[in-house]
Amino acid sequence: MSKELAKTYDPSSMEDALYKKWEEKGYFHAEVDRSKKPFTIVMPPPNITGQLHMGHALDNTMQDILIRFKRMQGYNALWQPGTDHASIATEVKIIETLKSEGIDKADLGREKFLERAWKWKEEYGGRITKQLRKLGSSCDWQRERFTMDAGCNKAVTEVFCKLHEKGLIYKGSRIINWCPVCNTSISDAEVEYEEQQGHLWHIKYPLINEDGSVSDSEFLTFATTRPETMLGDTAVAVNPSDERYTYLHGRKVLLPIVNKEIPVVVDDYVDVEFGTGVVKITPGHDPNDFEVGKRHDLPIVNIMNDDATINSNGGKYEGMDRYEARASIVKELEEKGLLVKIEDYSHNVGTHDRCKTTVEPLVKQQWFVKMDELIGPASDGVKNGDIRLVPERMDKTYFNWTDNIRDWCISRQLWWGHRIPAYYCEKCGEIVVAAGMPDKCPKCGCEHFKQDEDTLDTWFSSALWPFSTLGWPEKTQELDYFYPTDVLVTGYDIIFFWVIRMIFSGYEQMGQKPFSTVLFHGLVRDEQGRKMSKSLGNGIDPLQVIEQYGADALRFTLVTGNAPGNDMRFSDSRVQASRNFANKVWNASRFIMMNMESANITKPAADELYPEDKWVLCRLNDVIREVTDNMEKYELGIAVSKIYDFIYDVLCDWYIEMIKPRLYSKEDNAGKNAALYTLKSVLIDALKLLHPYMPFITEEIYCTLTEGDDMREADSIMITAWPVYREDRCFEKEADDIDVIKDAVKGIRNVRAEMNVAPSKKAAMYVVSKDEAVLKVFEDSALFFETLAGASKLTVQKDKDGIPEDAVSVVTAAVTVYIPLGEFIDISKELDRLKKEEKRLEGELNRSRGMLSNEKFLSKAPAKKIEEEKEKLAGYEKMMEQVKERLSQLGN
RNA sequence: GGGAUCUUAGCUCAGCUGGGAGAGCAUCUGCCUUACAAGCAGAGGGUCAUAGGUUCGAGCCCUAUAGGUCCCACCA
Repeated sequence: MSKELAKTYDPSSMEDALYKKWEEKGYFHAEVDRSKKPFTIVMPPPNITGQLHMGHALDNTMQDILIRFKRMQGYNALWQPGTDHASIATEVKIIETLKSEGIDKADLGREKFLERAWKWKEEYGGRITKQLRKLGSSCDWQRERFTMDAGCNKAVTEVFCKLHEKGLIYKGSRIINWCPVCNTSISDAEVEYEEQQGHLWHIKYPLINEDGSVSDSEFLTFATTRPETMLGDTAVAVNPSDERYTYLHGRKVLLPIVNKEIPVVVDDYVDVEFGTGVVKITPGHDPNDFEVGKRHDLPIVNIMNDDATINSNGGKYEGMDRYEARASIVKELEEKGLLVKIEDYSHNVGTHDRCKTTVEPLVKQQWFVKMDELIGPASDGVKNGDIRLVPERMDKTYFNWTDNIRDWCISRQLWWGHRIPAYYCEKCGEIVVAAGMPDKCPKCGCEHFKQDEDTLDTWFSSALWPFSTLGWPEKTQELDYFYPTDVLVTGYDIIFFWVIRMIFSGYEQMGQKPFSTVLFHGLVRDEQGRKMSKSLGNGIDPLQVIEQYGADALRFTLVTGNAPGNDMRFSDSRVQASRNFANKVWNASRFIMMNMESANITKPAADELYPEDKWVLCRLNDVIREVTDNMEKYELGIAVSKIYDFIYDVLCDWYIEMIKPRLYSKEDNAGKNAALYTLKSVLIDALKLLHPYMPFITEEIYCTLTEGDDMREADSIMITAWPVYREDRCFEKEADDIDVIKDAVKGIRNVRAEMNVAPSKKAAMYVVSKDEAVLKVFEDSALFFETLAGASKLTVQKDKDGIPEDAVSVVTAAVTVYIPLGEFIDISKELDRLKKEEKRLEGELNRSRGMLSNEKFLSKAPAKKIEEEKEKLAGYEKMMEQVKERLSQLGN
């Protein structure tokens, strides 16, 4: 006696309770167990400032599918979760909050600020993990980590010190990207280029005559997009091969406004083709000019404060904002007759990816990670297949980065983050990098130190995530057992921010890759294909979708019809389709349970199974093999559509309909038992296949369906065994026979619909074939024609004796079915239909005969292919014969 | 400038190592058939962007072209 499922599928009524049960029972938790093989995924840690968006939903759904799949396959599956402190994002948020209270960050002071930040973290940091639970994520919350917890802090310090010791972290004056609003340096990766409408100002500097006087007739003209930087010019440059300017070599020009003489240098960097072939050089405010400056030993003049106002090097422009200064300087140049012209110009401007402020290249003392040594193993790892990227094309993007890597600026002028473990001797300025405050200066013996004020780039700690979360730098059991992890699931947009950095960190610190496979997904876009964004307001809230349609429907939607690495569009109608599928599964399960009431089913003997039972078992077997195979290859979209097709088409549309007569039968107890048992076991396996995709509904049905009976393997479907392909279920013969029957049923339905025969109208049907074995198959399945095709009675015979001339005929590859429809038949319509069929067959025959008469095909194609084609041809010829015969009969 | 990717049914997209074009939604026609109208049974609809090439055979491989998207670099 089974429990009942609720009449209607209502995800909201069950999902939370099921999740609670899983978590309480500890199903998500993994312990080191050397008798089992581990399978590990580390979750990309969401920012503590974050709210669950569709990107998270997709990312975590994919991970959950893989982890549930592997768990069911018997692996010791660990999904390691955690959150990221997100230094700049969080700091900005705290500053905003403070601002609303009228408090200034600087006034508050570092310590108080950090107190506030931690408080904020305690309050909001758990929001996103709660939301991940809504999605059904089966991660091991008992192992939840945070990039700034004690363990991660230790890992960060350890790595910093080790890299510093090896000379791979250094402090130096380099030109870096500065965000004047966030007041910090940022790495190259954080700069986003944006096309902006600007101007190209053509300016000229007077040449200094040989005698040292300023020329009033000779000028050097060039163009710039940032005229204000002229205050920091320390040279102008021309290309050495540019003959127009050979006379300038060794000469000087006068830098106007500043009234300073600066040299003309020659450098290959200058493009002869562009503009006038003359470039002003501002080593302090342009990365390229910085390089030119280094080559020619030019002084660096910094003209800007951290807030992008002009500093004292700007003379009378001191204190002006950079754009204000730009306008004023242009005006002054114009007054001096040094402005040649202004052109409209569209160019790419670097902006800070977080706040969209135009970044300012500045020369500053910063900490860097030297990349050239570290990147080698990371590049090789992917090259030699130690790490596999899915889809493979991501290799190119990856190598594009590894091949052009530059040193990584890791210091940030922020407070929220890992403070750089560098200490400065207050007496002699000696820098000591150590895990803690040093006792005394190794150089001067002084005992007073000040720690570096800066913190580390937030990605520094996430780069260590695959091993820091497993306990590194301690030598833990977990690290030994679960590392390297198996697969990393993430978006292709953070290959350079994160994936590369984890890979080189893994090789460097662990001597091993961090993961074997990286599975990339694309972006979730809106219905019109636009990126979902806050500013557009077109973001769809996953939590609202879950509330309306259920987490299962959302998950299903996110992985259906999508290939790895491809972007996808999200639309309400797609979620509805998913929800409808869930509803279908729900109702099919209800049907089974209704029929099992009062039935005490037992395992049937093999010879008690009907052909259709064997057919469905055989098809299930195939699906199990294919789906498993697809999932091993990370083809989740293909796998799920096969599960969908099996449940919808094979199980619901055909099998359930085929066994209804047996279920309703009062006499055929063995047959009823075989049908119910088969149905139940097939449903259980189908639910298992579906479980990684739709964990909630499958759990609810599984538990209700198997409550208190011996077909229950475990108290939760999530810890049952993944179905495996079984040799003893390869009922190919029965499977093929049923397909022949299905073929005939479909043909009959088609004809009836075309002839507008009401479904209620039953008709006699005659199956004609010369093949007795085929006739036997139809005889055995005669009942299906009554229940599925509207037959009043099915007669099988070897010839057409006794069949009315004006019957409608359905020609399949195996048989011809005659249906005398009496008054319903319209001979001319039937003729049309047959002619259409004739034409179709003609096409097929031509194609097939063409192929088979092609000698090259016969000599080069595989034998199996040729054999298949011959069989097809024979089938078509038989059908054509039948169609022609009917045509000539009716034509008379 | 370099690179990736896409162009398949009205719409959104699958199509695994090349072997007779698929799904969902939408449309049309019948059906309240005792699991499901969030349903059932049918139907229509595609020179797989264009032009070449390789092959017995190309949506799939190669080349070129057009258009879209994205990434990187960035020339003042």
